[in-house]
Amino acid sequence: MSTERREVELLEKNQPQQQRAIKTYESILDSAAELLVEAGLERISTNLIAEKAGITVPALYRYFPNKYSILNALGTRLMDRQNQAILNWHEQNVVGAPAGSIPENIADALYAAYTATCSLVGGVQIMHALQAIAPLQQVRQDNHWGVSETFAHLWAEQFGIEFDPDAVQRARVAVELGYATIQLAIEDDRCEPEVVLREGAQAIGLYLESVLRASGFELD
Amino acid sequence: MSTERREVELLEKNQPQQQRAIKTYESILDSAAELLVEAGLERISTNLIAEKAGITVPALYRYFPNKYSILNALGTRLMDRQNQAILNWHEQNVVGAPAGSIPENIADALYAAYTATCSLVGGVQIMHALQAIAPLQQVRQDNHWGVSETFAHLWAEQFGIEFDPDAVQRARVAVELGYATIQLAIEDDRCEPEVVLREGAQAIGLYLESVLRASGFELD
DNA sequence: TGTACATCAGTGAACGCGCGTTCACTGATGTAC
DNA sequence: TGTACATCAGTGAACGCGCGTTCACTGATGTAC
Repeated sequence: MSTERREVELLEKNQPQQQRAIKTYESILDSAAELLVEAGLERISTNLIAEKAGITVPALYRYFPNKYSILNALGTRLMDRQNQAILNWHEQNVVGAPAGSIPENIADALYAAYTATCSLVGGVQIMHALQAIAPLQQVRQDNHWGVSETFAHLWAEQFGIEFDPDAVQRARVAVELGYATIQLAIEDDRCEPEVVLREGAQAIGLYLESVLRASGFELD
Repeated sequence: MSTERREVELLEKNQPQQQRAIKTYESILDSAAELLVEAGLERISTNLIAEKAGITVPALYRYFPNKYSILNALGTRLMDRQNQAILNWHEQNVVGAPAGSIPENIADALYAAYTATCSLVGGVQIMHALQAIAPLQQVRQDNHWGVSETFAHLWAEQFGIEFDPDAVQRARVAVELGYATIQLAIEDDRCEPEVVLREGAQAIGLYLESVLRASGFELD
């Protein structure tokens, strides 16, 4: 019984160069995403992915060393889009000057990230994989810490307060609550997504307001 | 390629009756929990569990029809303890009359559920399994809706306001944020658990206060 | 523009392994008389 | 209290299957002259 956690290679191998190779590569990712929806995380395999992509297994191994590497690629792609959605939101928000209350603005941010997640096949399943599969957890954490740090900086800038390293910790909590809200909105059929996003944003927004006040900022 | 989602039986088969059988049964659950920590969700199997429990595989099949049934038993055990911890918290809170602010009280509740989760081997891994493994998602959702409904009732009672069905939806969001906070506190090494729990409770507490105010309740 | 060659892309076939599952069976425990 | 019997608990051996992975190979694309 060898249960020791061996290292899993997540890096991709050969980069596709020719046109048809790029097509194959994309097809692998797309098929994997579809299988996450159809078969679930617990039944996905390199064999199934290759079959669905219409290629043989060794072709898949040309680009990915194992299935975790594929999930890693999907996860990175998803998180990049989510981050981009949030950065877009922030840009519009700063340029156009915050129109509504903080909770209302946070609701916009959540909605943007929610939409980005829904627009990718298997979005929520990929989020689950990032959380539950040991070799991917680090990737998710690194990404979310990155988001938190960026957010803390933008926040300090926007409100003209000095940057506090502890603010990153608080941003980390806020970010995690944001993702939890998005997940709930997507996967619980008994919930109205809009309601969940609004209420979650309310909690996060009120929290951020209280953090602002604690750092001496005056809110109207 | 058959990727259709077949139904998975989660019910247990024979209940252990004799002393030694109960020991075997418990040993299966304990070994499964340890393997979730050692090998991870992606590598656990009935073979490994039986080996670790010191029994043969058919002995395991006497009590569980498959590995999801085992994970289901672990998940139910965990959620029961978490719920019990929260009910204990509420009882003390009502009897002794809310001492601190609402966020402070919520922090106590989160801490109680956090402690309950940590006290079970593989607690956080079980939470991941409940979220990520398709056949278990329903179980988790049912449980959390149950918690939300109970919470909404207790809440109405405590503050003497009439029970609003919509309050269950809001409680659902608050509950989900609570679990997300607990997970973050347990699994992110770069966080101080106490800090995370306090900040998460702050967000949830402020949110619940705003809900109270919206329903016409006066807060001091 | 054609041909020779290098590199890129994908195939067919095979492997050893651990998985889930079931069978007929032995051994242990409890109980009726 | 002893024995016969019913039920409970666990074993040994075997199965078919899909998994991950690798090999030597063929075919496709791009490029140098």
